[in-house]
Amino acid sequence: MNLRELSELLQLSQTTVSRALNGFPEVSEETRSRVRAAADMHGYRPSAAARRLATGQSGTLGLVFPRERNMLGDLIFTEFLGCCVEQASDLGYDVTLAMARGAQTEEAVYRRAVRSARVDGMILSSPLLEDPRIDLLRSLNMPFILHGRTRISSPHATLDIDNRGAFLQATRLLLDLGHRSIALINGDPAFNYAHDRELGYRDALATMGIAALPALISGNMMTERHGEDEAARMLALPSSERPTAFLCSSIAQAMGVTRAITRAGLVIGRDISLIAHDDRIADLRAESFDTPLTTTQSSIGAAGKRVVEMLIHMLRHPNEALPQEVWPVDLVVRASTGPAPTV
Amino acid sequence: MNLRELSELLQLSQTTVSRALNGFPEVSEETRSRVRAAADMHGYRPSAAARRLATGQSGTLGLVFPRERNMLGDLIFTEFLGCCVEQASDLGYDVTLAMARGAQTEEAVYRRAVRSARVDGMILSSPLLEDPRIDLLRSLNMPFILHGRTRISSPHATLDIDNRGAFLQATRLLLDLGHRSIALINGDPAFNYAHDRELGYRDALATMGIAALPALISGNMMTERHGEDEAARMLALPSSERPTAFLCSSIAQAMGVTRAITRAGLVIGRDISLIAHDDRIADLRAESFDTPLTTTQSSIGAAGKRVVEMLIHMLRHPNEALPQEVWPVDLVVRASTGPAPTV
DNA sequence: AGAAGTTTCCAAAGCGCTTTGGATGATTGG
DNA sequence: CCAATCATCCAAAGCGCTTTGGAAACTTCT
Repeated sequence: MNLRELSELLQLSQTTVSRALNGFPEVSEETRSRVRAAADMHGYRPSAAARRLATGQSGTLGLVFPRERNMLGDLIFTEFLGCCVEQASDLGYDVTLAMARGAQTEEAVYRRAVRSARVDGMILSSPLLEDPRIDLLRSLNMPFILHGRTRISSPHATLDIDNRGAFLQATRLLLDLGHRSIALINGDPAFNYAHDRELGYRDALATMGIAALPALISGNMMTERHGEDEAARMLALPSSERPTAFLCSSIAQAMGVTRAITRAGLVIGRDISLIAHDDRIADLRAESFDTPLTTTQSSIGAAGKRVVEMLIHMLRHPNEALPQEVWPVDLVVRASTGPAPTV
Repeated sequence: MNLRELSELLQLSQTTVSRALNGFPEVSEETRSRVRAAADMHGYRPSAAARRLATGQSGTLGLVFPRERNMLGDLIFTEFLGCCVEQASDLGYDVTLAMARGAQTEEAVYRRAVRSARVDGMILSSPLLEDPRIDLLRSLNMPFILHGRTRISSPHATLDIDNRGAFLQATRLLLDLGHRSIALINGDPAFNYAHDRELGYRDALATMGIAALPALISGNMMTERHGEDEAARMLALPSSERPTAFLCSSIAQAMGVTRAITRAGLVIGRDISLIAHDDRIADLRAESFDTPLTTTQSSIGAAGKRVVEMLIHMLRHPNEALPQEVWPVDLVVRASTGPAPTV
């Protein structure tokens, strides 16, 4: 059942049927509902291919799969991706994946995606401090939105959370509780988000005149393993340097840190305080830890959805200014933070 | 630069140019190379939308994102997905993702994907024992290929590895080494692959007249955590039931099991033997364990690529019989297996 | 040399939608 | 009552490719 057949059936022109279905104003409500009913009745689905050809829009968003980029963090990426796909589908868009791997440079992948012109816009995630992709896509004239920020000043659409503010707040909470030796278990500092978090952490320490000790800062993969190993190492430091509190960049890391702390015979919330950033991933709940975790929380899924919304809005309103959003991050205090133990 | 412009430039018809570029035989080699050169020169890229409309093929494969399905196993899924995308792209296809989540039943997602007709074929992964998706897609007339098998007899294309044979072999190796108490740390037995592996394990035990003890069989998520916890539990059993060997369904689980064994003060390859199934994921190498792991190995990435090849072949040759492949699995003996300790 | 193939190329008809530029009545204002 | 304005609707022209059904030129065969 195609448009022509449907319009013949209704004794209307294709124009009118098309407009009725697409919500144009120049068709009477009566006709519109008649058309809608018939379309439903006969299970009419407009051909995506035909529409694409006619409009020049592909109805597809592209996303480059960052396999080399943050391999083991990808539970978080997966959540982000899933929500992007979900939202895109709700708005009538498809999401296609591209892959950067091996011999192919990431740049080549982007170039190819653009040239084949099968996507209307692209979603970038996990930006590096000076991410080359954004100038690349700008020069290729491909609309895109970045999840995260970079140090690059050329204008581009972004959605990011206030990582710096979040870790500033979290660190300050620990300082207010009397902690003076605070460890940071971070993600790879090549990524902008990790860099921002470290800045927030340092900001807070600086206001108290406390030096940030390299031995208490770790930036690596966002895995439980890494959290556990680093925490164990730090807890083995001489007591003068040993941290009384940990700040983690992910719940996975916090799980590892929790184990290290417990194994050291210490009690979370009493001997050692712990705050983690919580991306709100379904099966990794900060509140269901044995000692519920104090967190800086921000749903990465919500960000995925919003990023798609913003990108589609950009595609539909190409002349508006490029949107930029920064979300504040909530600090949720639970049982894993307490006053610093007195010596 | 479109086909018409290019053909005018070459003083040829669109027909000829199109055929030259698409490798049809009814165009002379001389003309063909002239056309190719001009196309390259002017950076001509055929419009995907136009081609789709003209051919009725979308040039796109669909893959449903199994978020609820095997959440934490998804390092493996990610590898599979990545290789599918890579191969599809090499063959000129796109891969679009759909999502099943929350209110939407998985069935609704498949129905919608089919109705919107934006994909030529679909890739299914991680099948359950009696997976309803395959009869669904058959009834909807959507070509698809299944990575894995099911107990369902209706004909469909599949690529699977010989999970049963692999675990039969692995278990037999342990038996030959004198082990009599062998633990199985498996994936969720709702999945067919896990079920098959357990069958292989039981087959081997049965040939030696050994009963499979429920306490030594665990089926759950494919995480390091699960591996560690289960191994620790089993190692704490009274010595009459305590396993002298472990069989794991993934390298991640084996990492956890390794930790539990080491923590128990035991030495892998001497006190306890360990075999894991290795999906050959880049950053998770069985050979770089402290004690290199004996494995049943089969690259899941290679399977992803092959699945895409097979599906595309099916699309191009719709009348051929549905392909079914079962790959044998290699047993690679390394240092983690040794003779059972004498009491 | 004429008939019968072969090669090589082409004109034109779609594929199913969107969108431009009217046309047709119905309604309103002076 | 006629002109001007609206509200509806339509015919037809693309969008850029593939593919059908020939036509023309060139070989080969007898």
